[in-house]
Amino acid sequence: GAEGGRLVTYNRDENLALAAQRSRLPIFKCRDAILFLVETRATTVLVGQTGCGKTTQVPQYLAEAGWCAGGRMVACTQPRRVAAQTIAARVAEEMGTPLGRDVGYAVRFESVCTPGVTKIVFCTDGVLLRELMDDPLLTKYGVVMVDEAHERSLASDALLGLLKKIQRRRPDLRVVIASATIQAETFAEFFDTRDVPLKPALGPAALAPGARVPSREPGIVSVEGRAHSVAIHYLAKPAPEYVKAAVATALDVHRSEGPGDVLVFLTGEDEIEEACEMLRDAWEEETRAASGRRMSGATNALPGTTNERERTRGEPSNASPGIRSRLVVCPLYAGLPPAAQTEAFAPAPRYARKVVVASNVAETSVTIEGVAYVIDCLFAKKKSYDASRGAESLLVAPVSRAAANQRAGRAGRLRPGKCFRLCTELDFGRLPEQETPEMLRSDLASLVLQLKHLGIDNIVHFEWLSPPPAANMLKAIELLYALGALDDDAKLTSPLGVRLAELPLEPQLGKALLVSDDMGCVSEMLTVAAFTQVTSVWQSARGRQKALDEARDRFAVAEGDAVTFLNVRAAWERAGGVDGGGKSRAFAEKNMLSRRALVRASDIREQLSKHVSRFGLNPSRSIAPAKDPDPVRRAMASGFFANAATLAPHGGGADGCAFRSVRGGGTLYVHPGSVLFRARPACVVYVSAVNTGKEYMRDVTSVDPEWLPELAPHFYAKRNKSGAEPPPDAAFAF
DNA sequence: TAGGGTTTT
Repeated sequence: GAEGGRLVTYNRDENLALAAQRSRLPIFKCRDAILFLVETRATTVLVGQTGCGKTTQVPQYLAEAGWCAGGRMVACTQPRRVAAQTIAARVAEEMGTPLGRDVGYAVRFESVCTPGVTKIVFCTDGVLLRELMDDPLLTKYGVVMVDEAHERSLASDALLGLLKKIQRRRPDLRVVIASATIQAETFAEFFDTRDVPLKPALGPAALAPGARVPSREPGIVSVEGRAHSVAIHYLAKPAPEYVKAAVATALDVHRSEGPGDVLVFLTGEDEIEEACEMLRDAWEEETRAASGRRMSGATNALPGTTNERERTRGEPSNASPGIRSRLVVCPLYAGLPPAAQTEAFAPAPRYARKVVVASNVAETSVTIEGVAYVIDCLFAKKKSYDASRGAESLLVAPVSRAAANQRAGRAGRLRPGKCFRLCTELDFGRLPEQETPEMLRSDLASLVLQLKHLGIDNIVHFEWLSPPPAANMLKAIELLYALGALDDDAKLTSPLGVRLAELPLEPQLGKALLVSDDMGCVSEMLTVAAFTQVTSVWQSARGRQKALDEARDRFAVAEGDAVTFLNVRAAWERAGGVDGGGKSRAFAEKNMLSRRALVRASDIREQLSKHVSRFGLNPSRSIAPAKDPDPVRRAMASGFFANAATLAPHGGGADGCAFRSVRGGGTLYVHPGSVLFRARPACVVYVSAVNTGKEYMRDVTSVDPEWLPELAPHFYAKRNKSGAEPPPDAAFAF
């Protein structure tokens, strides 16, 4: 039929079962309270514990109560695309309709909705933020529910600020914010606009005659969850080496605790793989030693950590398991090849216990069934942003108590569980209560551009949930001015600024793509832009550095990573590309390339291609980079002129190939993953700099230093005479 | 000489 040929059979019993399940969810008792608040208040804050059913039920309640009248929809935003897709599928099933008809979803590259028919749409917060550019008052929606708002992602914080603005023009719009307890007051206070006058309603957003103006004092509903209790255990004294402590604790759990899988939180690939090896080796040795002792009649005296640990709650008496069960050890992190990830999700074989050693992916992004024990090192790699250097850092830091509680909750999904925190209870109390919102530790250039596009010229007076540091804001505006996206009055330029705002790319990369029209290499820059958007097209180097270096050298050119990407894509396309089946799969494997990354890069390239076509550029316009790589290099320099570095005098010294940042004078190094790692180009531009111990430049292109003042005269010519010259004062009059 | 936590448009 119209819905992709899927035949839907009405199954009365099945629907009865679903209806019964729905009414048994904890949130069902709050149905009327929620609907009353949404009816009478502009904003409702919903505090819903894990498993209460808020995400699947509330949109249905709203649709049932008539919030989709007049062809409007209920939107429910999610921070992650998989969540939007799977929740939509679940709700469609509950409503007995095919996915994409009454219930749909919208994520990047994929919208499964039927315009005019779909009532409930689950989308990523990023998609809804983008949608504002076409429909600044979100007129398609009667209610917007922002789910997981406590995570404080950049997109959801921005969305909440904008929704507050929209509410002043749309008294008919309702906002529901679903959040964890500790953040509820923050949201309720932010949306309390009792003293703020409404603005005149615009066009179709006007309130229907006779409709009631809602109170602008937010309502709060709290719904108990269905998670099981998790007993928390702390160390009696600090453990300085948390990887070792985590391994010892996991073995201890395996030796002495009842059934249930173990989830260990560590910070990154290296730690995770190291811990997995230690676990496998230790358990193998212990099993061997135990069988030896049994032969000689020795007691079961194994090195343990039990005595070092303070038991904070009544401990069930676990008879030591008589059978030494098998231990299945699985690493889990986002960069792991998909096949290996599947193992971590597969149930453990009978009589075996599974230990999943995971990064932060397991905190919110994925759920592993069967976990009853969590071991938490209480650290994570965290991103921060230093505006003065225009660089990001990715360093290990302690997590917040809120994050630790989220991690602990992973042990209580099926039955009461236990969480072992690898710190003392006193030290735990000293951790920050919550994570720093992403808004406060991000490069804001792209967001400022989007806000300008929405007509928000006075960025400083924008009502931020957490106002970002002034230095970060200034840096973003300075960059946008230098790129020509903002004029002397800090207004968005047209067409350049408008186009940069519409492109789903960082503005520097967007600029490089747009100027490629002048250089005649649009097709090439589409490829380069797409390739820089994926984590890495190369497979993880771990344990196979030599093979990876050799593979990369087959494509590498002296001009750097951008031109190398063109070689990779050309070869991948010759092998069949996305639709190449086994041939392109074999190509990727042979050349240590990640098929997943290549496919995603192709999707991004296609999307960017549509955007530039709309701007009137010819996406097929191409040069022959093998004959002349300079147009691509010049395009990169036109976008990334602010990210330039020159080889330091004696740059090839003991600490590697040092470069001096043209902007701040700081020392930079070429990332070992770059094809220019061993090269010594006099001058380079880079797409990003990340400090992971040293400051590394990623996606590096060698450029002629003469090009920089030529391609960015306003940025360079003045700067050379008088050092760091800021843009005219007018640019700061935002 | 030596390395990428996690999302998303």
